[in-house]
Amino acid sequence: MKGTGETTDIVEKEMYTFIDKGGRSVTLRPEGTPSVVRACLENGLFGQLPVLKLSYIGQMFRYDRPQAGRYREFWQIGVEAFGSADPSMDAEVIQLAYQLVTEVGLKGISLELNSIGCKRCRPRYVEDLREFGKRHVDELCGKCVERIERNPMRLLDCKEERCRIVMKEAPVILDYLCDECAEHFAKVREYLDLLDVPYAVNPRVVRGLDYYTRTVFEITAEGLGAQNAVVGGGRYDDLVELMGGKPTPALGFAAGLDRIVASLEAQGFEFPIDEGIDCFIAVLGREAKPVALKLATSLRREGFSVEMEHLGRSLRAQMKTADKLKARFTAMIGEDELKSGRITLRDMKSGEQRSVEEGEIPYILRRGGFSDGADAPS
RNA sequence: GUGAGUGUAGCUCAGCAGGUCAGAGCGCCUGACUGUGGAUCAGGUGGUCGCGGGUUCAAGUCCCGCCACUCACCCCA
Repeated sequence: MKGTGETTDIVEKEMYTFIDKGGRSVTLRPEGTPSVVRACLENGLFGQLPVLKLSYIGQMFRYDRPQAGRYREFWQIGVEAFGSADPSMDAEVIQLAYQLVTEVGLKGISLELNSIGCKRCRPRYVEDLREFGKRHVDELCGKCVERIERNPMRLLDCKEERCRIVMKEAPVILDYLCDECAEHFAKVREYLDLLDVPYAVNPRVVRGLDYYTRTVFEITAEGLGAQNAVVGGGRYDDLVELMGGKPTPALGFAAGLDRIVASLEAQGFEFPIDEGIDCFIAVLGREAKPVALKLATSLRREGFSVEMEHLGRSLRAQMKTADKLKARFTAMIGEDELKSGRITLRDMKSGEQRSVEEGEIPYILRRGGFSDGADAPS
């Protein structure tokens, strides 16, 4: 938790912690970045390439109260880029995040951008913010009064109406950036314009994690009410060093997979529907069972999705099941077939039915219908 | 962490002021249609009414506790 920050909500109230069978206190990771940094440190990945870019996908856990678009176990797609402090890398990473959410089909997207300075210029700002908070103590909510001492930056994203009104007059971080940070931020914006990535500068975006420096951003999508953040990220130039590595500038983002899906659903996105199976094998009588089982297996080995009857029900019932499974074809094996050595295959869409050699079936399935036999082996 | 709501058949839910209230629709099974689906009709299967206490002659139905889930706040993915 060293990386995430002591006064963040994640650490203060969302840690998924429990005692395991060995009596150890275990905490499930609430986010990915520190783990990635640790893994890179432990395995010596830094230094293998001048710029190291990584991506991952995995579950994260936060002990929140679940609700629409927020789960205690959720999936994140993470992207991290190490090794360059150049604004071009910021632009590259932000553009990737933007492309991800747009390509997936999300609507009502907005990208909010800010810079929260570095360890040289931020302290001055935090101090002024603290002073500002002290002057308005009696106008702020209880939470914010605590924040004045513990973490003044958090005053900025309080959702309480009265706090928001007060904070409108608060000093803005962008006015405090040192020359280097200001220059960096200007370049990031310039590059984003170059790449046609639309964004809005929002000095209120400070992010919930302590390790960020300079660039921070958040992407929201409409549909889930207050749970509208689908991507969050930023630069963290001091984290690697903080965790025991050589000073390494870096930035990254995390995209909430479940939340993106939930947002898409809320937006009425049509997900590709279940296409059904290739073939259902109807079985009539005990003698037919082994033949059906072999056929099912050989078709599966060819890559087809196949189901067969295991309950010994009437053909009628089996056909109903085939229909329900949206089987493209139904193969029937009963007394007649066992006698003739052929198999009755029914095209469930057209209703056409033919007696075929077992060897022909894969060709017919692949073709999606009966042909006139021109290219089937005879 | 704060507040609100819900938990009755596989699923979606109805059960009005405590006494045939254990139901409906869908699904599933069987048959009408002896080896043939998507429609219709008939019959049937199916529930410790979240768990544990309490009140009462009698409790899904009232009270208390617990658990789970949902929603909102906070915050975030």
